[in-house]
Amino acid sequence: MVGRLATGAARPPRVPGLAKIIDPQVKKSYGLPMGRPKQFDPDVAVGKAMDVFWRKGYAATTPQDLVDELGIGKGSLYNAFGSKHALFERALERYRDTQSLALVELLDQPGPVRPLLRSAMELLIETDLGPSGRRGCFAVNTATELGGRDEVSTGLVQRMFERTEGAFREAVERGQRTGEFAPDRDADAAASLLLATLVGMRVIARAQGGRERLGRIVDAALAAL
Amino acid sequence: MVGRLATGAARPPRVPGLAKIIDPQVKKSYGLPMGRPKQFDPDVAVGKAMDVFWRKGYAATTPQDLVDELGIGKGSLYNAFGSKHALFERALERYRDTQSLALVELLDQPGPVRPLLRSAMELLIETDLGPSGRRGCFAVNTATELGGRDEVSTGLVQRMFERTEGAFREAVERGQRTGEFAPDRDADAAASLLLATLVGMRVIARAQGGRERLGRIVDAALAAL
DNA sequence: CATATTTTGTACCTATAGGTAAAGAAAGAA
DNA sequence: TTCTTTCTTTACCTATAGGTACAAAATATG
Repeated sequence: MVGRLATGAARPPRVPGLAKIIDPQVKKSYGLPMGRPKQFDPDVAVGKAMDVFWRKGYAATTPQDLVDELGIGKGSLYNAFGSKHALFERALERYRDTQSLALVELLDQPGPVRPLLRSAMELLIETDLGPSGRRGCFAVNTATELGGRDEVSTGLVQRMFERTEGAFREAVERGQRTGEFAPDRDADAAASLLLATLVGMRVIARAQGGRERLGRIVDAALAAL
Repeated sequence: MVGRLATGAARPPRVPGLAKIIDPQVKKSYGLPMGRPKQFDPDVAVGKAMDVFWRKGYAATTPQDLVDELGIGKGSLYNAFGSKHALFERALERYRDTQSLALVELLDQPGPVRPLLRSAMELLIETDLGPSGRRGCFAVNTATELGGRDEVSTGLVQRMFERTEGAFREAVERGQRTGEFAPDRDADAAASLLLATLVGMRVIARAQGGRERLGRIVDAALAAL
């Protein structure tokens, strides 16, 4: 028994399921035993999951939907993501880091503010009505489906709303400094109004989908500034 | 055989399931045989169903939820309403005929328009955040859950939105006639903006539920008129 | 009272939700 | 080549969704 310990460099004790804790890439750099590599790209899979949840919502999306759309087996799905809810969180974070971020970055660009706001809202109209179908805004859809009933999702949506509102506020303040907007306007109030208008517009886009009405909202929102 | 036909007033042929076609009250007035009366009030039941669907959405509401909240057996439930979806339609129609109608009627009242708009929006904030919990607007929730995926529900929501927008437009035009608003403003555009703002505000109410932010939206929306 | 009809309660049904278990495949390390 | 690990596949599991079927109860009429 003791002899086993003495025969050269003993292997470290086995810890099954280590991949859940230590990233495989990190393990590799330490020369620890590797496992079978994934046959799919988890980042791509999360993107596809985002599309499904965005279109159908959380409750209406079934494991079978995910298996079909991600193109992987159910075992791989649950091995990689743990649960439907965990995958939903990943999908919502992906939305935040792509779609929601893109809006904020667009609003942060220099130059005249009014055309910037117009192009931002028109971009979103096209996104909502685009070739992927009338799906609206994933954050808005999640707010109305899970708001107040799912802490994690609600928190993610709240922070997206706040960041967007902040970007609007900064844009308005920029416009005030350059003389584009009246300097006595309350930038906070204007930003809250812009956020509410944008959110409402995206709900209406999902319900009605008519470009003429949506365009009128954009015109009126900009005229109100 | 022929004798049967001759013996006095023959009963009409039996048609089981007649109650689905002919209202029991009408049958009664014709002296036709009655069945066992309902032990519950269907109107009350639809009201309770509205509350459940409003809070949880369509997909997340189960038959068991309905049985629990309506306080009737599953047999009675399906006998009276046919299917979950049919009951959902009844619930949405009830919302239209109570909540949505109340808003339109409020907006139709005479008098100064600006305080009317303010009290309307503040009423909705209280409804959304009220003692029944942070449930937002049933029509908005349905728009984002089923918009474009359920023809009947989407149509109901569209018509509610259009009726509300129309009430806003008439209020604005009234304000223009009395000199409260500039007569050169586009009343259609103003109404579309008010609708979008209101809808967005109710989404934010469901996601965040803070009265200060919602109040700021109301202030800014009225200041923009 | 028997009859016709409807509601109700209970039992039952099929399909699927949302996973879990276990065996074999695929990789690097020793 | 064997060992260790992770991934994949297939099979399996329990609970419930969303109803349906049927017998018994409740009503009105003849």
